[in-house]
Amino acid sequence: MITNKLKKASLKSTFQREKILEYIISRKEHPTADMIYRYMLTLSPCISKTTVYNTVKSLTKTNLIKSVKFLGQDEIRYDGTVDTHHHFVCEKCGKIYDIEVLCQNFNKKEINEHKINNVYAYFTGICKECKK
Amino acid sequence: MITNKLKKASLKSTFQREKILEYIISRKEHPTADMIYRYMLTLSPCISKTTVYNTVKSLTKTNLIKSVKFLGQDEIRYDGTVDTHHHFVCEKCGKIYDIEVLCQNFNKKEINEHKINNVYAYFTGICKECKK
DNA sequence: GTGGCTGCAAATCATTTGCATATAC
DNA sequence: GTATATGCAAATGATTTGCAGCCAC
Repeated sequence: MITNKLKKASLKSTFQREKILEYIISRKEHPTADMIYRYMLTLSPCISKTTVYNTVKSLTKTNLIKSVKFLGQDEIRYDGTVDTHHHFVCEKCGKIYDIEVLCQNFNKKEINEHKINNVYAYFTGICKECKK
Repeated sequence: MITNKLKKASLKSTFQREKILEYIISRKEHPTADMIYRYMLTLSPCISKTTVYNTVKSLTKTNLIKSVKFLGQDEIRYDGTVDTHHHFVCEKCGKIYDIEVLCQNFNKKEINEHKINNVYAYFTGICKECKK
Protein backbone atom coordinates (compact mmCIF):
# COMPACT_ATOMS: atom_id res chain seq x y z
CA MET A 1 0.00 0.00 0.00
CA ILE A 2 0.93 3.62 -0.49
CA THR A 3 2.85 4.21 2.74
CA ASN A 4 4.89 1.07 2.24
CA LYS A 5 5.73 2.01 -1.31
CA LEU A 6 7.16 5.29 -0.10
CA LYS A 7 9.06 3.59 2.69
CA LYS A 8 10.55 1.06 0.31
CA ALA A 9 11.68 3.88 -1.90
CA SER A 10 13.33 5.59 1.11
CA LEU A 11 11.04 8.56 0.74
CA LYS A 12 9.69 10.22 3.85
CA SER A 13 5.98 9.77 4.19
CA THR A 14 4.15 13.06 4.00
CA PHE A 15 0.52 13.94 3.40
CA GLN A 16 1.34 15.42 0.01
CA ARG A 17 3.33 12.43 -1.21
CA GLU A 18 0.77 9.90 -0.02
CA LYS A 19 -2.08 11.67 -1.73
CA ILE A 20 -0.24 12.45 -4.93
CA LEU A 21 1.03 8.90 -5.33
CA GLU A 22 -2.36 7.46 -4.48
CA TYR A 23 -4.03 9.73 -7.02
CA ILE A 24 -1.64 8.83 -9.83
CA ILE A 25 -1.90 5.11 -9.14
CA SER A 26 -5.59 4.70 -8.42
CA ARG A 27 -7.05 6.83 -11.19
CA LYS A 28 -5.94 5.83 -14.63
CA GLU A 29 -5.94 9.31 -16.04
CA HIS A 30 -2.19 9.71 -16.60
CA PRO A 31 -2.55 13.15 -15.01
CA THR A 32 -0.48 16.23 -15.72
CA ALA A 33 1.17 18.26 -12.95
CA ASP A 34 -1.70 20.69 -13.16
CA MET A 35 -4.35 17.97 -12.85
CA ILE A 36 -2.56 16.68 -9.75
CA TYR A 37 -2.38 20.19 -8.37
CA ARG A 38 -6.09 20.80 -8.89
CA TYR A 39 -6.91 17.47 -7.26
CA MET A 40 -4.73 18.31 -4.27
CA LEU A 41 -6.50 21.64 -3.91
CA THR A 42 -9.73 19.74 -3.23
CA LEU A 43 -8.05 18.01 -0.28
CA SER A 44 -6.30 21.01 1.19
CA PRO A 45 -6.41 24.66 0.21
CA CYS A 46 -2.71 24.91 0.91
CA ILE A 47 -0.63 23.00 -1.57
CA SER A 48 2.06 24.33 -3.79
CA LYS A 49 2.65 23.50 -7.40
CA THR A 50 6.34 23.34 -6.56
CA THR A 51 5.56 20.47 -4.23
CA VAL A 52 3.72 18.69 -7.01
CA TYR A 53 6.77 19.04 -9.23
CA ASN A 54 9.16 18.03 -6.43
CA THR A 55 7.03 15.02 -5.64
CA VAL A 56 6.62 13.64 -9.14
CA LYS A 57 10.36 14.06 -9.59
CA SER A 58 11.06 11.97 -6.48
CA LEU A 59 8.47 9.38 -7.43
CA THR A 60 9.87 9.10 -10.93
CA LYS A 61 13.46 8.81 -9.73
CA THR A 62 12.52 6.00 -7.37
CA ASN A 63 10.50 4.31 -10.08
CA LEU A 64 7.18 4.47 -8.23
CA ILE A 65 5.68 6.19 -11.26
CA LYS A 66 6.75 6.86 -14.84
CA SER A 67 6.56 9.99 -16.90
CA VAL A 68 5.45 10.11 -20.51
CA LYS A 69 5.38 12.76 -23.17
CA PHE A 70 3.27 12.85 -26.30
CA LEU A 71 3.38 14.89 -29.48
CA GLY A 72 0.65 17.50 -29.53
CA GLN A 73 0.51 17.79 -25.76
CA ASP A 74 2.64 20.33 -23.96
CA GLU A 75 2.55 18.79 -20.53
CA ILE A 76 4.36 15.77 -19.14
CA ARG A 77 1.96 13.09 -17.92
CA TYR A 78 2.48 10.75 -15.00
CA ASP A 79 1.69 7.08 -15.05
CA GLY A 80 1.17 4.90 -12.00
CA THR A 81 1.63 1.71 -13.96
CA VAL A 82 5.36 1.07 -14.02
CA ASP A 83 5.30 -2.28 -15.79
CA THR A 84 6.06 -2.04 -19.49
CA HIS A 85 2.99 -1.07 -21.46
CA HIS A 86 2.04 1.38 -24.16
CA HIS A 87 -0.49 4.07 -24.94
CA PHE A 88 -3.12 5.30 -27.29
CA VAL A 89 -3.65 9.07 -27.37
CA CYS A 90 -6.84 10.50 -28.81
CA GLU A 91 -6.13 13.37 -31.18
CA LYS A 92 -9.54 14.83 -30.48
CA CYS A 93 -10.19 14.62 -26.75
CA GLY A 94 -6.60 14.08 -25.59
CA LYS A 95 -7.56 11.10 -23.46
CA ILE A 96 -4.91 8.44 -22.91
CA TYR A 97 -5.64 4.72 -22.92
CA ASP A 98 -3.29 1.95 -21.88
CA ILE A 99 -2.80 -0.67 -24.55
CA GLU A 100 -0.82 -3.84 -25.03
CA VAL A 101 1.60 -3.93 -27.90
CA LEU A 102 3.23 -7.27 -28.41
CA CYS A 103 6.42 -6.91 -30.38
CA GLN A 104 9.49 -9.10 -30.22
CA ASN A 105 11.73 -6.13 -30.93
CA PHE A 106 10.63 -4.53 -27.70
CA ASN A 107 12.45 -7.22 -25.76
CA LYS A 108 15.76 -6.77 -27.49
CA LYS A 109 18.66 -5.64 -25.36
CA GLU A 110 20.50 -4.21 -28.33
CA ILE A 111 19.67 -2.79 -31.75
CA ASN A 112 22.29 -1.74 -34.30
CA GLU A 113 24.93 -2.04 -31.55
CA HIS A 114 23.09 0.45 -29.31
CA LYS A 115 22.36 -0.76 -25.77
CA ILE A 116 18.64 -0.45 -25.06
CA ASN A 117 17.29 0.58 -21.68
CA ASN A 118 13.74 1.69 -22.40
CA VAL A 119 11.05 1.42 -25.04
CA TYR A 120 8.40 4.04 -25.59
CA ALA A 121 5.60 3.50 -28.04
CA TYR A 122 2.27 5.11 -28.56
CA PHE A 123 -0.45 5.33 -31.14
CA THR A 124 -2.49 8.39 -31.93
CA GLY A 125 -5.87 8.56 -33.61
CA ILE A 126 -9.52 8.85 -32.73
CA CYS A 127 -10.69 6.99 -29.67
CA LYS A 128 -13.79 4.84 -29.59
CA GLU A 129 -15.71 7.51 -27.71
CA CYS A 130 -14.91 10.30 -30.16
CA LYS A 131 -15.71 8.07 -33.15
CA LYS A 132 -19.37 7.98 -32.18
CA MET B 1 14.29 18.56 -55.37
CA ILE B 2 13.74 21.18 -52.71
CA THR B 3 12.02 23.86 -54.80
CA ASN B 4 9.62 21.34 -56.27
CA LYS B 5 8.74 19.96 -52.89
CA LEU B 6 7.73 23.43 -51.75
CA LYS B 7 5.78 24.05 -54.92
CA LYS B 8 3.91 20.77 -54.58
CA ALA B 9 3.00 21.72 -51.04
CA SER B 10 1.70 25.09 -52.29
CA LEU B 11 4.28 26.92 -50.22
CA LYS B 12 5.97 29.98 -51.66
CA SER B 13 9.60 29.40 -52.36
CA THR B 14 11.80 31.64 -50.23
CA PHE B 15 15.46 31.54 -49.33
CA GLN B 16 14.67 30.66 -45.73
CA ARG B 17 12.31 27.83 -46.58
CA GLU B 18 14.62 26.32 -49.18
CA LYS B 19 17.57 26.30 -46.84
CA ILE B 20 15.69 25.12 -43.78
CA LEU B 21 14.01 22.27 -45.63
CA GLU B 22 17.26 21.29 -47.31
CA TYR B 23 19.06 21.29 -43.97
CA ILE B 24 16.47 19.11 -42.25
CA ILE B 25 16.35 16.63 -45.12
CA SER B 26 20.00 16.37 -46.09
CA ARG B 27 21.57 16.15 -42.65
CA LYS B 28 20.25 13.35 -40.54
CA GLU B 29 20.53 15.16 -37.24
CA HIS B 30 16.84 15.54 -36.43
CA PRO B 31 17.63 19.15 -35.55
CA THR B 32 15.88 21.31 -33.00
CA ALA B 33 14.58 24.79 -33.85
CA ASP B 34 17.69 26.22 -32.26
CA MET B 35 20.03 24.03 -34.30
CA ILE B 36 18.23 25.13 -37.45
CA TYR B 37 18.51 28.73 -36.32
CA ARG B 38 22.25 28.47 -35.68
CA TYR B 39 22.76 26.82 -39.05
CA MET B 40 20.82 29.57 -40.80
CA LEU B 41 22.97 32.17 -39.07
CA THR B 42 25.99 30.76 -40.90
CA LEU B 43 24.25 31.44 -44.21
CA SER B 44 22.91 34.87 -43.45
CA PRO B 45 23.37 37.11 -40.42
CA CYS B 46 19.76 38.14 -40.67
CA ILE B 47 17.38 35.34 -39.85
CA SER B 48 14.75 35.27 -37.17
CA LYS B 49 13.92 32.44 -34.85
CA THR B 50 10.29 33.26 -35.48
CA THR B 51 10.84 32.41 -39.12
CA VAL B 52 12.35 29.09 -38.13
CA TYR B 53 9.25 28.34 -36.07
CA ASN B 54 6.91 29.56 -38.79
CA THR B 55 8.72 27.47 -41.36
CA VAL B 56 8.81 24.19 -39.48
CA LYS B 57 5.13 24.65 -38.75
CA SER B 58 4.33 25.06 -42.45
CA LEU B 59 6.58 22.17 -43.41
CA THR B 60 5.01 19.92 -40.81
CA LYS B 61 1.48 20.85 -41.80
CA THR B 62 2.19 20.05 -45.43
CA ASN B 63 3.90 16.82 -44.42
CA LEU B 64 7.28 17.72 -45.89
CA ILE B 65 8.84 17.00 -42.51
CA LYS B 66 7.71 15.41 -39.27
CA SER B 67 8.16 16.52 -35.71
CA VAL B 68 9.12 14.24 -32.85
CA LYS B 69 9.35 14.64 -29.13
CA PHE B 70 11.37 12.54 -26.72
CA LEU B 71 11.34 12.14 -22.96
CA GLY B 72 14.32 13.83 -21.38
CA GLN B 73 14.64 16.40 -24.15
CA ASP B 74 12.89 19.72 -23.91
CA GLU B 75 12.95 20.62 -27.54
CA ILE B 76 10.87 19.36 -30.43
CA ARG B 77 13.02 17.77 -33.14
CA TYR B 78 12.37 17.85 -36.86
CA ASP B 79 12.75 14.88 -39.14
CA GLY B 80 13.15 15.05 -42.91
CA THR B 81 12.27 11.40 -43.37
CA VAL B 82 8.50 11.28 -43.57
CA ASP B 83 8.14 7.58 -44.28
CA THR B 84 7.28 5.53 -41.21
CA HIS B 85 10.36 4.72 -39.19
CA HIS B 86 11.46 4.84 -35.59
CA HIS B 87 14.23 6.17 -33.39
CA PHE B 88 16.90 5.40 -30.90
CA VAL B 89 17.81 8.21 -28.50
CA CYS B 90 21.09 8.09 -26.60
CA GLU B 91 20.59 8.91 -22.93
CA LYS B 92 24.16 10.13 -22.70
CA CYS B 93 24.89 12.24 -25.77
CA GLY B 94 21.32 12.91 -26.88
CA LYS B 95 22.04 11.82 -30.43
CA ILE B 96 19.16 10.37 -32.42
CA TYR B 97 19.48 7.41 -34.76
CA ASP B 98 16.90 6.15 -37.22
CA ILE B 99 16.04 2.50 -36.76
CA GLU B 100 13.73 -0.05 -38.28
CA VAL B 101 11.22 -1.66 -36.00
CA LEU B 102 9.22 -4.41 -37.60
CA CYS B 103 6.02 -5.01 -35.73
CA GLN B 104 2.75 -6.28 -37.10
CA ASN B 105 0.82 -4.20 -34.61
CA PHE B 106 2.20 -1.05 -36.19
CA ASN B 107 0.19 -1.76 -39.32
CA LYS B 108 -3.11 -2.14 -37.58
CA LYS B 109 -5.81 0.36 -38.43
CA GLU B 110 -7.59 -0.17 -35.15
CA ILE B 111 -6.74 -1.28 -31.62
CA ASN B 112 -9.34 -1.80 -28.89
CA GLU B 113 -11.89 -0.04 -31.13
CA HIS B 114 -9.73 3.09 -31.39
CA LYS B 115 -8.99 4.28 -34.92
CA ILE B 116 -5.23 4.58 -35.41
CA ASN B 117 -3.68 7.37 -37.46
CA ASN B 118 -0.06 7.40 -36.33
CA VAL B 119 2.49 5.27 -34.55
CA TYR B 120 5.37 6.68 -32.57
CA ALA B 121 8.02 4.43 -31.11
CA TYR B 122 11.47 5.00 -29.81
CA PHE B 123 14.10 3.29 -27.76
CA THR B 124 16.43 4.96 -25.31
CA GLY B 125 19.74 3.70 -24.01
CA ILE B 126 23.44 4.10 -24.66
CA CYS B 127 24.51 4.45 -28.27
CA LYS B 128 27.37 2.50 -29.78
CA GLU B 129 29.63 5.56 -29.66
CA CYS B 130 29.04 6.28 -25.99
CA LYS B 131 29.48 2.60 -25.05
CA LYS B 132 33.16 2.75 -26.01
C1' DG C 1 -1.08 44.41 -56.60
C1' DT C 2 -1.89 41.35 -52.96
C1' DG C 3 -1.80 37.55 -49.97
C1' DG C 4 1.33 35.15 -47.90
C1' DC C 5 6.13 35.55 -45.62
C1' DT C 6 9.52 37.52 -42.48
C1' DG C 7 11.04 39.15 -38.21
C1' DC C 8 10.86 42.15 -34.13
C1' DA C 9 9.24 42.64 -29.45
C1' DA C 10 6.34 41.09 -26.09
C1' DA C 11 3.54 37.39 -24.13
C1' DT C 12 2.72 32.68 -22.65
C1' DC C 13 3.19 28.68 -20.11
C1' DA C 14 5.30 24.47 -18.23
C1' DT C 15 8.92 23.63 -15.46
C1' DT C 16 13.04 24.80 -12.48
C1' DT C 17 15.75 27.19 -8.97
C1' DG C 18 17.07 29.66 -4.65
C1' DC C 19 16.01 29.96 -0.31
C1' DA C 20 13.61 30.25 4.21
C1' DT C 21 10.62 27.67 7.09
C1' DA C 22 8.60 23.42 8.70
C1' DT C 23 8.39 18.55 9.68
C1' DA C 24 9.33 13.25 9.57
C1' DC C 25 12.33 10.24 11.57
C1' DG D 1 18.62 17.23 16.24
C1' DT D 2 19.12 16.87 11.51
C1' DA D 3 18.42 15.80 6.98
C1' DT D 4 14.86 16.18 4.05
C1' DA D 5 10.20 18.36 2.45
C1' DT D 6 7.40 22.12 1.57
C1' DG D 7 6.21 26.30 -0.70
C1' DC D 8 6.87 31.10 -2.03
C1' DA D 9 8.66 34.21 -5.49
C1' DA D 10 11.50 34.79 -9.18
C1' DA D 11 13.93 32.83 -13.16
C1' DT D 12 14.28 30.01 -17.27
C1' DG D 13 13.57 28.59 -21.79
C1' DA D 14 10.93 26.79 -25.64
C1' DT D 15 7.31 28.23 -28.27
C1' DT D 16 3.50 31.50 -29.66
C1' DT D 17 1.27 35.84 -30.85
C1' DG D 18 0.42 40.57 -32.65
C1' DC D 19 1.70 43.36 -35.93
C1' DA D 20 4.35 46.14 -39.48
C1' DG D 21 6.85 45.91 -43.49
C1' DC D 22 8.46 43.04 -47.41
C1' DC D 23 8.53 40.04 -51.35
C1' DA D 24 7.18 35.90 -54.40
C1' DC D 25 3.92 35.11 -57.69
